Amino acid sequence: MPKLGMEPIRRAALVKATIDEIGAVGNLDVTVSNIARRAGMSSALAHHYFGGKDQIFLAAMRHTLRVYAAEVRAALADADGHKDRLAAIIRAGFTSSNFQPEVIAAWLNFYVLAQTSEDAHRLLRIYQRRLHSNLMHDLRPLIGGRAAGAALRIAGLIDGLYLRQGLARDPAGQGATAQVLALLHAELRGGAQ
Amino acid sequence: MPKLGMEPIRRAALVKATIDEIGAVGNLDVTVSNIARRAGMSSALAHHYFGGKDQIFLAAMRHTLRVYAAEVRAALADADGHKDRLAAIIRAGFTSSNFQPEVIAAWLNFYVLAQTSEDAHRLLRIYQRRLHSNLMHDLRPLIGGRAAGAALRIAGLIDGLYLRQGLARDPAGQGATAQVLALLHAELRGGAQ
DNA sequence: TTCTTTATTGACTCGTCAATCAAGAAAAAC
DNA sequence: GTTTTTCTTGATTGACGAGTCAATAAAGAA
Repeated sequence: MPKLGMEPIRRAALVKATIDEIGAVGNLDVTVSNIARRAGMSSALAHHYFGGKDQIFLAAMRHTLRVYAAEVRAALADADGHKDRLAAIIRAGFTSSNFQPEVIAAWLNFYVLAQTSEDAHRLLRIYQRRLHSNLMHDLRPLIGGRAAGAALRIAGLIDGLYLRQGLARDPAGQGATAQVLALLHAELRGGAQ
Repeated sequence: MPKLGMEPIRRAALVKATIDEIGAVGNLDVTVSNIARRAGMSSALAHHYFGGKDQIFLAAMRHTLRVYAAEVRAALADADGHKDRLAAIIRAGFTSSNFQPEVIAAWLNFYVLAQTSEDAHRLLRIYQRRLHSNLMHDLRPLIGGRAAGAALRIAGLIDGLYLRQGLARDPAGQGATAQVLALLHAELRGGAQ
């Protein structure tokens, strides 16, 4: 009983199923059949709507980035003043939703994919540039010329500590946030020149 | 004409071929046949000496870590004083040899592997602990109680900036080293508390 | 010399998976 | 009511890959 307008529903279901499946398997060795089964349809339909495996992966990556961007936006909406906004950006990277196993798996595998897929690399650059520009926007008024270096270090520390915490067997633990916030305060105090 | 004592030679050739092949392909979707061909032997021989694909990967990971550890040791041998030694540890992580495409690919894929393979996870922990303990050894005499946090931040920044620089299309660029050194100086000056 | 150990491979098995296709079924258009 | 469009799948194809095995060959031991 084919309802019309199924395309967006099917695509969304496939994207979610892809991320879940990558999270369950841990790498990109996931089959279109398993993704499709998880999304409640045949593998032929997945091919019909996405054309191929690569495009399914890219759609999943776009979705992951979109979710993260939305979280940052929401956190910024509740923040007041440059310093508060910077702290909000940092905290948004370490919320528990970012540490769901399937989200961690998605990020790690997208890093791998970015080595060989131009599209994946482009998407990752968008994330990096957005983070950098968000940081700069509030760092510049506070520390002027030292903002550029500080933004590089803060962004790098966010990525590095996310990587470490994501790979730790311990599911919880918000020590990473505190470390990045400590760096932020040092930068604001003029620590690194 | 089978010479005796081929095992260590074959194993070393396979490990090197594995890293090269992962670098060429960009991910762990490499076939035992291709690795073996690159190493100049049949795939059956690779299975004979390693037992299976997983063990070949682990051997490659061990080798990558061993090379890195040797570089750090060599850099430390030429360094004098706590401050100099800390700088040497940081620089060792960003030498050009660490940015060979096959080395970058190895690291990224080992991160992915560490999610699901207990052995890979264990090896990664060894790397992390060694780095942390190296940093602590020279930080503690300099800044005492603040060493623990500083070591976390420096190690995190090394990982994060390596990730970023490794994924950048630009092959050269040693800006990352400077950023970590800047953080080091800030920590020594008592910037982050 | 005969036996055992080490080295080596081609051929084969068994499984998996991406992608295609023809065909069916329901809604909408005409 | 017929045609067209959208949705859907089972079955199939074609390819590839991990791991096994029997067989060959040389070196050393007995």
